[in-house]
Formats: sequence, structure tokens, C-alpha cells
Amino acid sequence: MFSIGQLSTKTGVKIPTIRYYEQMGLIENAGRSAGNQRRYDQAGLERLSFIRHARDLGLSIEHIRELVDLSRHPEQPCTHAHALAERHLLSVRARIAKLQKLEQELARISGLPDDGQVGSCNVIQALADHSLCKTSH
Amino acid sequence: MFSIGQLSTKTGVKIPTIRYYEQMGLIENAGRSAGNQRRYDQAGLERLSFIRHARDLGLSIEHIRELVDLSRHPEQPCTHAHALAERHLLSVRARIAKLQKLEQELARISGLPDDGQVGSCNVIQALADHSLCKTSH
DNA sequence: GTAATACCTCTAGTAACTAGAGCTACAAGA
DNA sequence: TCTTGTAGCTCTAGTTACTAGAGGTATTAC
Repeated sequence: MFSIGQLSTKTGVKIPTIRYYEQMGLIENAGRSAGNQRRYDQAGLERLSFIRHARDLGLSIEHIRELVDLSRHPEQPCTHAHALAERHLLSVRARIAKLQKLEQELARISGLPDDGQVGSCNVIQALADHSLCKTSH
Repeated sequence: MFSIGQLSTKTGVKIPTIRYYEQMGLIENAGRSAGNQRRYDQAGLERLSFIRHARDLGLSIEHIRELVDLSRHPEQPCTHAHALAERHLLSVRARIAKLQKLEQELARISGLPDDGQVGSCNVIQALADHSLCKTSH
């Protein structure tokens, strides 16, 4: 059994965040010590690691909740988990594509000559005028 | 002079968002009609377009506020605007790099065989175990 | 036994909006 | 001129995924 602080160190999830996950129902209400402090076992550690990793991969709390619920019914087909991973992959790809357009645009803006004063600043001009953009966004 | 609805149509910024920007001090308090409705002129339209474009490029409200403040002092050197654009470019590049790692990982997870039940689901396994990852995140 | 550290709950704050309630203004047609 | 429909007003609260702080209690080490 370990305390919330130890769990935090082991998983890299901050203490208030662990309490937040408990409140949101992502992890079960922890057992308590005689003095009302949370106590965790190996299973609790594993569930939190799962959540941590899924968050690192950018899944939303809602998506993770779906997966957690799924894993409570191990006899069901895992089509749903696959679909979720795939959907998320598509959304990550879309975000990358969008950011790459922004990158081009910012690189262009940043590369404009600095001719001195804000009054004629190319960066500010470029930000004011979308029609100067080379790509759509 | 146009109404908030017309301004919204022209710029593509939603009405509550315009009021929000006003509240945040990004745009000046608009003039009002006899009946207390907001009225905008060309200058107001241009400022909002500036903000819209900068937001589209992913700059934060705080960064935009800096640029707006800058543009109120046209005699200053525009080094600061350039620096801001460059800093933002770097952060966009960092985000892209991070997302690309996630993409690899999700593609790997998504491509795992579906062998039937959640109890042995590879997707859920992969999400639970960071050590299986091919890249760091 | 005492002091330092860790833990508890609760409320409120963050960014950048968005939604809704309850009310008023304006523009166009009869 | 009256009415009706659309547009606008303010204010409060909700969203996501936490984070910070106040004020108090447990646990641990010496």
C-alpha cells in the first residue's frame, strides 16, 4: 500500500490531478487509512499509469473514460477500443496538417525584413492582412 | 457604421466573442447607438480582422494584446513584433514534433491485431504499458 | 513529545470562449 | 402609427483539464 504522494512519484501524475481523476470517476475511490488518507495498491497504480499514458497520447478524459469502462467488461469485443484509437489517430493527423500550414505562414512572416518602426512593420502588416497569406487557414 | 452582427459577418468572429474581446480590452469599447447598441467603423473592423488572423495563426490573447499595444506606438522599433512571431514559430514547430511522435505511436497501436475480446485487447494493453512504446513522450 | 512533512477538503482561478435567461432596440410591412 | 420579427443588451454559469491557495489534520522521524 502506498500514499497519494508515493503514487504521484511512481506515475508522474501530480497529487491534485490524482484527486481530480478520482472526483471525475476515472479511478475508483481509494481506500483510506485510519486517519482518512488515501491508500493505493498495485491495481490502483496500474490504472493510473494507463490514464497517464493515454493522456500523454492526447486522448481526452471522455475517451479514456470509455476505455476504462470497456476494460471493466473484458468479455466484450475490442472493436470499440480499436475504433477509438483510429479516430484519435485521424484527429492527430489533422492537427499536424493544420499546424504545418501555420508553420509555413509564420516562417514567411518571421522572415520578412525588419525595416525599423512599428508603423511600417511587416509582421504587423502580415498579421492584419489575411489576403497576403500564401496558404489558407 | 455597422452593428455587431454586421461586424461579425464581415470578420467571421462570432458576436459573443466580439463582446468577449471588448471585455478583455483587446478592442476598444465600441461607440453606442441611442439605444445602447454597439456601432463600429472601418478602424474597428480592421482591428478585429487583425485579431482574427492572429488567433487563426494560434497566437494567444496575451500575445495579441502585446501586438495591439505595440501598434499603438508606431514610432517604436518593431524588433519586439519580430521576436514574438519567431518565438511563436518555434513553439508551433515543437508542437508539430510532439504530435508526430504521437502519430507514430497511435499508428502502431491502431495497427495491432484485434484478437477478439477486451480482456486481451492489444490497444488497451498498449495504452496501459508505456514501456512498449517505440518513441519517447 | 515535538517538529517537519504530507495529507485532507473546499473554493476559486486558468484560457478562450459558448450558452442561456430575461429584457430592449431597431427595421420593415400593414 | 402599430406591430411583429429579428437583432441586440447584460449577466451568470458552463466548458476542459487541471492548478493554486486557505485552513486544518495525519504521519513520521528524531
